[in-house]
Amino acid sequence: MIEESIKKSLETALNTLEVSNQVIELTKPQKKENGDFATNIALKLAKTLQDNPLNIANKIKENFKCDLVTTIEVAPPGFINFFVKKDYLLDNINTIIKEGTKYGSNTSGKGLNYNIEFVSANPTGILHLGNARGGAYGDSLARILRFSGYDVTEEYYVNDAGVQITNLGLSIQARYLTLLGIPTEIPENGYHGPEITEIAKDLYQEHKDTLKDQTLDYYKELGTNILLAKIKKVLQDYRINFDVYSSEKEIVSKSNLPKMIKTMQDNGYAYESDGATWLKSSVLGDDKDHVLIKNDGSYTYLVPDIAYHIDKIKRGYTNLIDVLGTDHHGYVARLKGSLKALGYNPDILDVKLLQLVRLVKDGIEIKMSKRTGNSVSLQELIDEVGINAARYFFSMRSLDTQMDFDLELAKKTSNENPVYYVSYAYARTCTILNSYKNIKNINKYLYINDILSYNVLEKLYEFPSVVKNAAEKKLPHLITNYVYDLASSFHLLYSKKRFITDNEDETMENLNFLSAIKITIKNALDLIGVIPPEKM
RNA sequence: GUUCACAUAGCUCAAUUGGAUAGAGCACUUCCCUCCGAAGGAAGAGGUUGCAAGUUCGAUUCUUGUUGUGAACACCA
Repeated sequence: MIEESIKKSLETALNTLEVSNQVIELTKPQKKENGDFATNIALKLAKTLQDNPLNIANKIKENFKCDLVTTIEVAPPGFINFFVKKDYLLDNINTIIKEGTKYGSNTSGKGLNYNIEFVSANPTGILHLGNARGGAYGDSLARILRFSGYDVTEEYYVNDAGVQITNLGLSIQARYLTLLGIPTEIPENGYHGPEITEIAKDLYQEHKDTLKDQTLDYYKELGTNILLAKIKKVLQDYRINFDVYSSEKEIVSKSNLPKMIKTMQDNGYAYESDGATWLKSSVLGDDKDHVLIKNDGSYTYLVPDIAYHIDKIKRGYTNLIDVLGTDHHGYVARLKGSLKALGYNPDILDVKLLQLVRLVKDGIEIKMSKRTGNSVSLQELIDEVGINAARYFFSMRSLDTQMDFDLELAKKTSNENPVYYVSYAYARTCTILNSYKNIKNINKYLYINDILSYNVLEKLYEFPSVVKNAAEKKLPHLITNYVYDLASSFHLLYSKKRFITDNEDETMENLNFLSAIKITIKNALDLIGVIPPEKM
């Protein structure tokens, strides 16, 4: 790695200034005239050395020796810019081809062990747009972390116990009985979605009136199973495959909840008052205390949720990530507080909050689905714009923007639509490559030496560090931005350069170059769950 | 009222987490197909980064205040 060489040489130069153990930042300047790489180390040292940054930079320059660097410049206010030989960019073509689907992967996360919990929608209905965004984020993050060497489990927490499931059972039962001519009301907090009616209809079709006297538990379990199966199916279509589905019911039955609460009391973070047991969350970073055991003896939702997080820790995960809607933000302090109350470090839990999504068509927000009258579902979105566009669009924005999902844009087949733009770049590489059967390996690249090619090569070279950065910052949209830039630099090159020439050797070099571009685009898109077509 | 987010070009969003002249796409004004896919490319114009202080060599980024927007504030989950 060329960066390593420069950094090492810098360290040597710094030793002569009698400073050591400095963290050296080597960045790629935005402007070409500021070199291929640059460091701000002189600016950082100004204070400790009590000297003018420019003086320091010049001293470093004098003592700097590295064969790969052709020119070294000092620029005000104290940057040191390095211009290097371009060989490393050309050599990288063969590295990319050799590594193939692994190009861009790195080992920065080795030994780190993450559990990412996301979507986790109650099995009382179908997935909506918020789940779609959270799902895209969670899954892309998992892919990026894995590509960076982390050990990752993708997990879905199924709330298959509690009041909401009872209401689901009652709702299905009511719809079914009504079909039998026994008018039955859906409970106050019941579910009215068309999918509930559908389940009842199917029951009637298959069993006629023979289920009339079934218990509520029957409907609860039946509804949970059917809806969970539907959710799993959509998620699979959406290219999310969870490693683990955790059941609330199971967690509750295998956890010792009274003991857990006792521990909190022993630690001084829980107390009894008004016949209820409270979590002293006000001293744990929350704005007020919250009830754990109601005065009728039953648990609030918080207790199984805490038990679930403890369960994850006990399963050996050292880092927990929860992806939640911003409407759950109040929950974060309670959950972290309860981890502390049980003697765990709350920092092992990192909660990612995602802002709401607005669906927009022709500049106007769509609030309701025309078909169902309810909020638009993930399935409908996929049907409308396709899986690639859905995954790409959600991965385009950082989580903290209240994003607009532009339906018309996602469907457009022009450069206005980033999914098409990137896919088109990929298809262009395929078209040329597919017309050649035998592409020879190149040892030394001799013909590629124009600025536009170097721009593309630099983007290709950047990819592994982009992946690493996206993993560390947990920001999948950095990948999306990257692949767009790469596509853009390639489109520009494509419009100026002919890849197939009269010179056989030159053509072979270009074809290897194209392979490298193709591989990199594909690998990047894979990280956000997009599969580009070879032909469009 | 309290808490948590967010505020960047007319619109939708970036900005290597404190770096050099804040960047893309759309829309607007021009231009480029005899040629591997024009589903593409080039040029122009567009900004007091909501506002005001502070921290320092340097702030869109960090602190505080302020305005606006969204969300949450049950012995519901």
